[in-house]
Amino acid sequence: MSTIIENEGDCRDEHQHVEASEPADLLVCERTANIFRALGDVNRLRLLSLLAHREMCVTELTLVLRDNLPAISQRLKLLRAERLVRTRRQGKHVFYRLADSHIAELIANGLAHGEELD
Amino acid sequence: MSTIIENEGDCRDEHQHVEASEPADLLVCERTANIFRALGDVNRLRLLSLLAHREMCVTELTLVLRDNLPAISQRLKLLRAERLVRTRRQGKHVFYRLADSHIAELIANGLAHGEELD
DNA sequence: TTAACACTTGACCAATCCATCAACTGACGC
DNA sequence: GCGTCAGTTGATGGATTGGTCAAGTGTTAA
Repeated sequence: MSTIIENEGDCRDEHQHVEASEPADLLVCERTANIFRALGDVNRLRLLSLLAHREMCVTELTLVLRDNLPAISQRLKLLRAERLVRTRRQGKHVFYRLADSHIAELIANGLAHGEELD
Repeated sequence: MSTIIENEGDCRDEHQHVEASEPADLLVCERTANIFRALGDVNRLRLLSLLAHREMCVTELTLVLRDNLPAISQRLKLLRAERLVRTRRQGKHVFYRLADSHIAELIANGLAHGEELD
């Protein structure tokens, strides 16, 4: 008999004590997954990493990212729908910024982890 | 003339100074986006939130999540490919745990943000 | 060596995502 | 009013994803 107890019968027997899984967590997971999904696209993340530095208008973003305006706008639309960014209109321009400091942290943490790989 | 200087001409004139965009960041963004994408699915995130507490084998995960084994295994396969989880075989069982503390933090931060919404 | 348990894998299909483009709105100057 | 710049929106279509299932591998006990 080894130190590792590995006996007969279905392994389910050992896991009978299925603790009444927290039902609230499901909602939290859904909302959190939605946020992560929004962050899980290179082009959207590049947008956000720029906005992490400072507020920028759409035209400026298209110049820095060298992409066309409707494409950028569609991505921003999704980020807005997920409440990751906020907007402010100033004359003809619409300025975008990160929604709050939590989002900024999340992005910073993610990028920090992405920097130290392989 | 208002306090907001909004004059004639293309707005690109004001953004000529397109700072030589950091090329390294693109790679970082790609890798980071991949991580976020892996986190951006409810079922996968539920798996990870369980593994954040403790190491668990696949059968135990299927019991807690009340899902079929191949489905869980497929999700774990993807998480393994993205290096978010590590495995350890013990007899017939394969135990999964989060890859490192960075991942654990990222998940914790995300869930914390998901908890405080609306 | 056979059987049973604990997974993993490949393949197929439905759903979902993302880029593109044309058409639209909104603000300003003339 | 009209035109122009700045940006948004809806629709379309191709690519990617995620669930499901049958068949596979690995380990252990008998």
